[in-house]
Amino acid sequence: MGRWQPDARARLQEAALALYGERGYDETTVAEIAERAGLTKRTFFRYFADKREVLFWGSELLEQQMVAAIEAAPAGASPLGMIGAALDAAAQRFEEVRDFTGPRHRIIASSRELQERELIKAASLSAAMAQALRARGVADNAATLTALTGTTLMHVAFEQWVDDPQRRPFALFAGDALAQLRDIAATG
Amino acid sequence: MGRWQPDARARLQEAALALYGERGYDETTVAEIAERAGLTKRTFFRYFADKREVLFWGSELLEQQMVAAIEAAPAGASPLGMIGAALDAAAQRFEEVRDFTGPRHRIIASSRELQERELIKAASLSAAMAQALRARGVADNAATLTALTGTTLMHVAFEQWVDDPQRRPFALFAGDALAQLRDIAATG
DNA sequence: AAGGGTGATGTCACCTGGTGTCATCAGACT
DNA sequence: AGTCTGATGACACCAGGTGACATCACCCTT
Repeated sequence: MGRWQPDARARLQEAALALYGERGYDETTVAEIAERAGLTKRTFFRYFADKREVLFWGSELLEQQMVAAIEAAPAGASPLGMIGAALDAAAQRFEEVRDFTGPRHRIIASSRELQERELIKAASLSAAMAQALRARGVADNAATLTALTGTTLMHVAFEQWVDDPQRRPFALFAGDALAQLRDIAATG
Repeated sequence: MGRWQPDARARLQEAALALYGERGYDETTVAEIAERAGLTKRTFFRYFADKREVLFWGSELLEQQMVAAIEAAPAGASPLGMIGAALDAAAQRFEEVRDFTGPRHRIIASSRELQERELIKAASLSAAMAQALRARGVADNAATLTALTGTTLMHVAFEQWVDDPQRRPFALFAGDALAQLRDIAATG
């Protein structure tokens, strides 16, 4: 056994999730999180850029998987078809982490600071998907618009999925959202 | 003349815009803004909730005008038609403040904190428009999805409008974005 | 076995954003 | 003249965040 307990990062994440849940985000101090993890405030900031980021570690993975799905979409797929592929990838990831997602989502919903951070993560995802769409030959503006629309679809589907007492699959809600978007765009 | 210079809020806004532009957001201190306005740090925080908010004063006005446009849309208008009306209202407001918009937008683009704040303002706008759509009889989910889509359209159009050397009207870009969205939704 | 890296952590000092509390004082009102 | 009021200043304080340096178990080399 080494000098230090292993998995400092994971311990900090667990401590933060627990404390944010028990006492609220604003009422929790970084020093308290660190103490619960057996570390110091300084070490917390070596692993996470700020007090918010501890809840968003791993969000790059979702982004990478959705981008990869766009890159791997069949030739000749429409822009919205490629977004559909990205949403399928998101569905898979969400189902994997389903049990962590609910509590985490409630914590984020309780704090404006955390909502801001989540929104900029979504913006980053949109930008990455837009880039991937351009690489697949989608025109500049259309890529931006399609990627933003894809993020909107994901958001709407996520909100329904995370609160669904029947725990139906994410893909179901994503499909509904896409169909509804088509309906809205056509009926106008 | 009173004991204090009038328009403390406006002076703080001007000082902040100038300093954020000259030296950058991160390198500017609230104490410096206050000093430039002839006030103290404590007074700054009486007018603005935080260092970011000073750039977003008045954003409720845009929200109110877009909501009012939805409320005033002709009976029988489609959801996307009501969003079109809201975008027309936004166009009017944007043209009014065009000269302030460019510098302000560049400052926001230079700071992650400020981008986060702008994103949550957009989210607030989406929520308000969704509520207005529901009040006009649009179904719950469709209202959310339509409002988010409207915000996306506004964002895309805004980015093109603010950087347009020919200074063409916002409504032009908004119309293009809407047409492009219809195309994307249909082709897929 | 001795000795010198190495890397994760601790310690400490410091800055800044943000807030609570109380004092101050010009002008309005009585 | 006396009092009230509202905007501001002064001051102390907390928490997030950072830079600089010390510490020390482990590993590697000789």
